[in-house]
Amino acid sequence: MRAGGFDLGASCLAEQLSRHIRLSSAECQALARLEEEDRIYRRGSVVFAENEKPRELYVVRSGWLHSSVVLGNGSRQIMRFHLAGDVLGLSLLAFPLAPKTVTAVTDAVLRSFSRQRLAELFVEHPRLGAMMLALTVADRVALADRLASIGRTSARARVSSLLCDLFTRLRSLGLAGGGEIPLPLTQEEIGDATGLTAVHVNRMMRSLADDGMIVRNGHGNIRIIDEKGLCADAAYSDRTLIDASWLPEAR
Amino acid sequence: MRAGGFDLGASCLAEQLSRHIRLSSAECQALARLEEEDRIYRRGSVVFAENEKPRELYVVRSGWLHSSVVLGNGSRQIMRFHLAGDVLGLSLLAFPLAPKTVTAVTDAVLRSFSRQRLAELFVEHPRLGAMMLALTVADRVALADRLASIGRTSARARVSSLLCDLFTRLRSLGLAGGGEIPLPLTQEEIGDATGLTAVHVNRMMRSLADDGMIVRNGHGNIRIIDEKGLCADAAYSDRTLIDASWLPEAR
DNA sequence: CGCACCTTTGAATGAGATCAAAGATGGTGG
DNA sequence: CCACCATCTTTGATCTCATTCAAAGGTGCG
Repeated sequence: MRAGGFDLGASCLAEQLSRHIRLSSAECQALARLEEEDRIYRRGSVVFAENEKPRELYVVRSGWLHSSVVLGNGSRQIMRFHLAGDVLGLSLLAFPLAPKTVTAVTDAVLRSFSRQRLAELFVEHPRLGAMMLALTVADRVALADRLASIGRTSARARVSSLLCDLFTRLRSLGLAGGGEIPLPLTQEEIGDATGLTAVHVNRMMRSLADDGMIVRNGHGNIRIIDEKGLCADAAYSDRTLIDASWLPEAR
Repeated sequence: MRAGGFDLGASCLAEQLSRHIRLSSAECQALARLEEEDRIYRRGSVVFAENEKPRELYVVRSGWLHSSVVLGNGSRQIMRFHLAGDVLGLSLLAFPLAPKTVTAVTDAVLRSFSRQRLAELFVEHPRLGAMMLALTVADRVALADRLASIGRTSARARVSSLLCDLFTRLRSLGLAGGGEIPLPLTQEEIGDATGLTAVHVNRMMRSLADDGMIVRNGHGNIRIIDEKGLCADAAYSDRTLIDASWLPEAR
């Protein structure tokens, strides 16, 4: 993949941003300099834990992760599943201690970068700083969607909503061949993300399958049959397209 | 209020940011130029509605507002209550259509500013751009806290959590004299914010009052008696302090 | 004063949780 | 290659927290 004559593969952040804006070559170079090294995390391992002091931020290169908190009563809330291109650890930009734990759901590869380099990026490439803000805003809107889903919809709609979200995001990454997506999540994880118990998630998945909305092949994949119906059921809004028309000029 | 020899009163954004960082005089001036005019909204009136095309962003000067969505089944989820200093309409930086409705809970005064001026701010004062990102991140973390509260805690803990959040924020604004705070919300609004029915909110408030955690005076005010207990009950974390140590140099 | 809206309380109902136990599945080491 | 064990899925029965429905007080505004 190329833009402005530079190899986007050199920078995952560049790859992610160029999904929304056309990067100048100076910007590509700056993004490549920003990034440091690849880190590999095994399935189940923790990238950083709640109340730890993370030292760096990350971009997901491959794999699935999630961020979660564990409450006093022992139950866990998963805030979000993270896929390729997502930025992790942004909370480090506002708080010294991580408010949540980031865990690898599957084996995953992350690219690290530092707060300080990001600060330099804001100075040298204002447009990229503004774009980081736009992406964070989009993330916040997605979180608000989840809040509405969990706060005000039925168990079935909550599961539908999560499936729609993952399906849409995977498709935009080119990972949803013909309605079939990987779903490397346990029902317990789906429950922790939707505020339900694993048992009830099971019943809702069954109900969706019985109604012909999805097909489960039992190997960590599902096929979305009735996307329209699923989205309508879940009151799902696609938030993958970002309006970058207001950004300042590229340098 | 003064910083760097310039009147902070001229800019609400400057007032808000100077709660976390020391602004240079050039930054104060830039923030003052950014802002446009005051808008007054009557109690109950809508600042912008879901799926509208808002033309500007706002900073809250005074009053309470909330942002909410209405779902297909007619129920409403309130995402957040907005107080003095909060920025509204950031979603305009990522999406052309507003994902939520912003409504004035009490009479309120807002100061407007445009996306384009904000873009200029990123170019001229990178540190302020970075600070906008930090504030947005903090906002997102607060939203994640709400998600955990609604997804994984009891009705009573959800109400406690909301009260802790409002109490802490009002106190940091100097609006919580001796544990007493204004609470200009109907129980229906509290329910829509916590994912409960108004009837059940009533019971939970009563339960909190019976246990001596709060005292209700019935005139839109409550007194927090046992802040420690309330926060512990709710697993509440204070997110008002922001770590701005990573920001680039001021100009 | 009267009306609209909000709060409060009770009783019945229901969605989802909890408890329990039987299948599936898959990874590991022999 | 197979046996074993841990983990995950599935299903049933029961329980509970919050909702729903209903109706009686309050409160404040025009």
